[in-house]
Amino acid sequence: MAKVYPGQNLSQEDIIEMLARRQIQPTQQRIRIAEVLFARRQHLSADQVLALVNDGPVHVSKATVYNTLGLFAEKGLVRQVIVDPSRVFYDPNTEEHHHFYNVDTGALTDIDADSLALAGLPELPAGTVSDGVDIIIRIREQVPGRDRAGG
Amino acid sequence: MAKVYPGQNLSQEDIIEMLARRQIQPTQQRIRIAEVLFARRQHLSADQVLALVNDGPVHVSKATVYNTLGLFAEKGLVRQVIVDPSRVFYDPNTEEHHHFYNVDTGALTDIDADSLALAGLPELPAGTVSDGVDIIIRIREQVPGRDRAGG
DNA sequence: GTCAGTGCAAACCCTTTGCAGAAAG
DNA sequence: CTTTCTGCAAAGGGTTTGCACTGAC
Repeated sequence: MAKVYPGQNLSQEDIIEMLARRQIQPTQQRIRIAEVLFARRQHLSADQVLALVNDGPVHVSKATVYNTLGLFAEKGLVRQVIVDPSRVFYDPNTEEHHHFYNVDTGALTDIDADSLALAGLPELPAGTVSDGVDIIIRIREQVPGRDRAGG
Repeated sequence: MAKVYPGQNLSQEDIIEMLARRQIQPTQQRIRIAEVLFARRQHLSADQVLALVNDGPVHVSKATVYNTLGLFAEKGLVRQVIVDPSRVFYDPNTEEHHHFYNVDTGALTDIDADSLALAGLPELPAGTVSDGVDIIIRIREQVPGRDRAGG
């Protein structure tokens, strides 16, 4: 059986199968939201998903977008990326990787796990287990003159 | 009479000097907020700062707490820690270090920079400069049985 | 006296919730 | 037909803002 990986050109059937594999009932709205996320392989906020989804023929309400993104995250279909206090991004790439976050533009970019390794994990606090490691490299636009002293 | 908090060791004069060094006018409220932050050396949310500050003799309004924390962050006196979409934490430790974030309890703990280094930074996107690296190790409570399959 | 800082409450924005109607199986 | 999902709008919670008063120098 051909396994379906996020990022491929996905048919509607692929998406239904992807949802089914995660025990998610494939409604029209959920299929549409998954399409938007996996077709673009981008980091999208709920608001952006809402806009993109309603660019198409299927109408989806704000509540359903939030509920669905939460469900997808819970089921491990997407990953929440928390870099900005004002909104959550949803990342269709669930493989291990990290992020650049441009604080000026809000752009979020993947960093391949291979090009950024940790020099050993510290001992976890007693009675806890790891739930994932997030590495965020905050970047800003290089403005001529802003690097120099003064201001 | 001012309450004495556990771990408090900075005199009011120390704090005034610390503020002056960052070009921050030392008002009563700012001194009080700095006291709360630096006496405990904990990660506190704005809401927690508000509660702790008003536990003492100086009254500080919510707006002033938010304004002051924002000012402190801007002036480099504290650092914002973004690990939870619902609130920002303020970290009085501005030395290079990283964090454990307990997703079950909300507890935020420092990781010494020495015990967790990156094996080389990847190339930054063109036209950008680094603005800092955040490493967050998400942890959860080790619940007997939850580690094994069949949850 | 002047200017910056503070306080109050309302505004804001993202997100969640309650419940009736609609869709899925 | 029963259960689950969706949509609407209002509620919720952290954060910001406008403006008059207060405090710092």
